[in-house]
Amino acid sequence: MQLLQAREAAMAHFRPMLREHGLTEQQWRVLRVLASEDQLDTGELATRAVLLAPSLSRILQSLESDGLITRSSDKNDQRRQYIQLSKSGRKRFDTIGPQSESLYQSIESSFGRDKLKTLYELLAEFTATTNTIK
Amino acid sequence: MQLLQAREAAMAHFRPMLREHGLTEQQWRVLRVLASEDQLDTGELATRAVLLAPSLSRILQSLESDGLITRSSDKNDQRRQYIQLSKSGRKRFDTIGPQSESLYQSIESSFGRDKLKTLYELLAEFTATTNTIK
DNA sequence: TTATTTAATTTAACATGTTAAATAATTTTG
DNA sequence: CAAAATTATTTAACATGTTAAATTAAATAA
Repeated sequence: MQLLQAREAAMAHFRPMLREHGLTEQQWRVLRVLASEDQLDTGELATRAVLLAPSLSRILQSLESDGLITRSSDKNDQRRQYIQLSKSGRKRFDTIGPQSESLYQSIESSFGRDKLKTLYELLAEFTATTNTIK
Repeated sequence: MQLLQAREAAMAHFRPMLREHGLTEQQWRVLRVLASEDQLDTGELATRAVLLAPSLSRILQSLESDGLITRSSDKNDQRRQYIQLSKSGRKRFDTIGPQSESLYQSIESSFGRDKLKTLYELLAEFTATTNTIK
């Protein structure tokens, strides 16, 4: 599957850097989503970080024990909980963010900004179409 | 990552069918590659099925214990081994193959043959470019 | 030739992916 | 309102992803 190879090619650039900071790619996705939202229930967080609930559950446990996130429960619905970045989590994000951006830029400039944009649009359309089949 | 979502959207259609046949998507990738080659050493097999050596090693163990593949060692290099589909493995492939094709066709016809072709080309180019950075 | 280095696979350890089942809280029904 | 159905999250079990280390065989150097 071309999708798999493309993703692997991209992530190969990011994983070593994340590893230096003690994060997996999935943990990083979670921090990145939280950094742009302040408050998110786990359902939304799972959707945006493209993670299944069981995976997210485990990841939140590890992020919490590392002190990168905090939880607070919804007063109207005790089942729901909200997740937010801790100060330490924010600091970690601020450190890694620029390095991640830099790697992204190097890919973008090699492949071409326009082509990358086209690729993104096609992928988004593919996902939307495929998700509505059957 | 758009790549992740696109892949997830696609695989969601295949996984249930594969599951009915008792295979994971990775095991299916291995069978598919073997079906088109007859003889492959594990290095080549890993590359073509987009799997890391440790994953492939475990997958081959399970496929072997299910009787779907057989192994034979290289006479010139005792480290190398060749993998091939067993009769049972061929039969399994012949059963699943058409169903997989059918699902693929439904995606292709929904998304559009031409656009899908364009997407593949862009992905291949993206992978090639990204793999040669740094 | 033997010690060293390189190469192919596997094992180990831990994180995540996937599905099913369990928990717990909320909403809907009768 | 109480039982049943639904929803959010976690736990369980097993397969795979990822990195490092261990094994074993082959190639190379001294």
